[in-house]
This record gives sequence, structure tokens and C-alpha cells, in this order.
Amino acid sequence: MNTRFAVATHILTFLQTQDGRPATSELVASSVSTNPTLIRRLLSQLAKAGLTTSQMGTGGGALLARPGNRITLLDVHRAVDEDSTIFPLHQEPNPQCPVGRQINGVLRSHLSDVEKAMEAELARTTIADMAQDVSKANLAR
Amino acid sequence: MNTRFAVATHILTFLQTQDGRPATSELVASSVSTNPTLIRRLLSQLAKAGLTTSQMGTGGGALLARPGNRITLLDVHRAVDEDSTIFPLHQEPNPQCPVGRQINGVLRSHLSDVEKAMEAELARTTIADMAQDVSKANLAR
DNA sequence: GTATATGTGACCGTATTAGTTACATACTTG
DNA sequence: CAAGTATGTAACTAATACGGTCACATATAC
Repeated sequence: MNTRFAVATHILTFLQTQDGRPATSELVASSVSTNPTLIRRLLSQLAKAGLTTSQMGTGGGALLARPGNRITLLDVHRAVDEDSTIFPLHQEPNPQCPVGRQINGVLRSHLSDVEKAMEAELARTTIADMAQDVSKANLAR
Repeated sequence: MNTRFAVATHILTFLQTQDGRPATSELVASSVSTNPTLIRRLLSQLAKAGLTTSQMGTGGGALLARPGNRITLLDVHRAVDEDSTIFPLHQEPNPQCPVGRQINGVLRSHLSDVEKAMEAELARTTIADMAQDVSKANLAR
């Protein structure tokens, strides 16, 4: 797996704390400790998923497309990990073998339940929750 | 993620259907459609986790170390995906930034819940279940 | 002793990943 | 309109991970 989910969540949480002020990719990149281009690429994906909007030009930058309490970690996962399955199947087991012939179908059905459980849990946390947790953690020290 | 979990589950399900007869890595490899070495490496990991045993020499091969109804997909996951997290964090966000400073701790705590949900679901399916599902699927056609 | 089978180190080609450079496009401000 | 600023994206790179393969030492059965 890659760290795109973690970075994307970081970005959105950051935008939430900006409270309506557009954040440039450079500003966000400095919080994440990475390259502005990488941030822009992720922001582009998040925008396509309808989670953020961006304004070009002076004073521009990225904004949450809707309130943080209506963006869940599941939304982030779907936006950013679109076509990467958690537990990929292996391809083309031996169709001559009774096990090889059926294993992927059986496995897929069980893994689909696993994914559902995971998604339900992801959906329980919003970007607003994240921002609040971060702010609490900052007060605690 | 990689396909080790899928292949390992395939191996164990295959062993379950062998019903006590040792299976050589070559036999298993032919069911999975891959290389015996790859199977042996996975079997080695499964053996270390206490899920299988192996016998060298003529008539040897791999066996389940305990009944298939006492081996869950969670056991398999733990045995083969040991040190690969589903959602890795990104390293060293900016400690000068209020968000960067806390994001990984907050994220880790939520992701830990996600992982727990996933593991609970994985634990609900045993290798015996898998073998039975496979055999049912074979009858159905 | 011979045949068989595991266990593991070493290696290879490919794909993925994070990171970077470069630049066309779009918007704001004066 | 001109200058400055910021996004969006293509192209490239180095590092890593992955599946697959070969080779061979080790252990077991007959």
C-alpha cells in the first residue's frame, strides 16, 4: 500500500483548520514535508471526487468543497485508493484443480465482507473529527 | 498490497481438501499456477506461524498443523502480512506545524480501529469454511 | 546410497512509489 | 493589457517491492 491516503487525510485536515482561507500547494506541502507537485496531484484527485475545489492565481489555493463534518475517511479512501484493492487475488489459479477453480470466487466473497467492515469503520470518522482531535492533542501538551 | 494472503489462503484450503495426505510444494504450485519455490517460501512462513508442518523426503510435503476449523483468515493474514500495514502513515510531517505535529498520532488511533474491524471480520472465516465453500461451488455447476 | 522433498540464498525483470523538473494554463491585481 | 501568482499535468528519476526463477545445502524414506 502507499501513503496517499495518509497524505490526503493530512491535506484535508489542514484545509479544515484553515477555516475558509485558500491554502496554496506550497503551504500544504510544508506541513506535510513534501513537494508541492505531489500535493497538487493529490488535490487534483480530491477535486475530481468532489471533496475540494481550487482557485488559480494570486490569493488562490485549495478549499474544502463542503463542510469537514460531511467528509469522511471513507470518502478520502475512495477518492485516493480508487483502484487498489486491500487484498488482491492471485490471477489464474489452475482451472483443472477443484480448489484452483473456485478459490478466487469464494475468497472474493469473504474479502468483500472484510472490505465492507473496513469501510463502515472508515465512514465513522470525519475530517472535522480529525481537526478536532489534532487540536485537542495540541492542547494536551 | 501483495497477493501473498490470497496465495496462502489457497495453499491452506488446498491442504484442507487433502485430508491428512502431505502435499508437495510442486502439487500445491500446480493448483496455484505458480512456482514451487514460491509455495515453499510461503509454507515456511505459515510453518513459523504454527499453521502448517512439513516433512522432508519421499512421501513428504505439507500438512495443516491443526484442524482447518481452528485456522482463521486472520491467522493467515497475521502469518504472511506480518509487517505490512494496510494504510501506512507518511513519515516526518512538519513538527513546526500544528497539524503536521499531531496528524500521525491521530490518524494512527483511528486506523487502529479500522484494522480491528477488519481483523474481526477476517476471524469469522476458517479454512474449513473455505474448503466447504469451494466444494459447494463445485457441486453447483 | 539413491531418490525425493524441503528450506533458503541469490538473482532478475517489471511495476509501483515518492519525489522532482518543467511548462502550459488560468486567474488576480494594478 | 501586463506582470505576477498559482494550479494542473506530462515527463523523468531513484528506490523499493513484487512475483518469479535457479541453485544448492539439508533432511528424510526406502
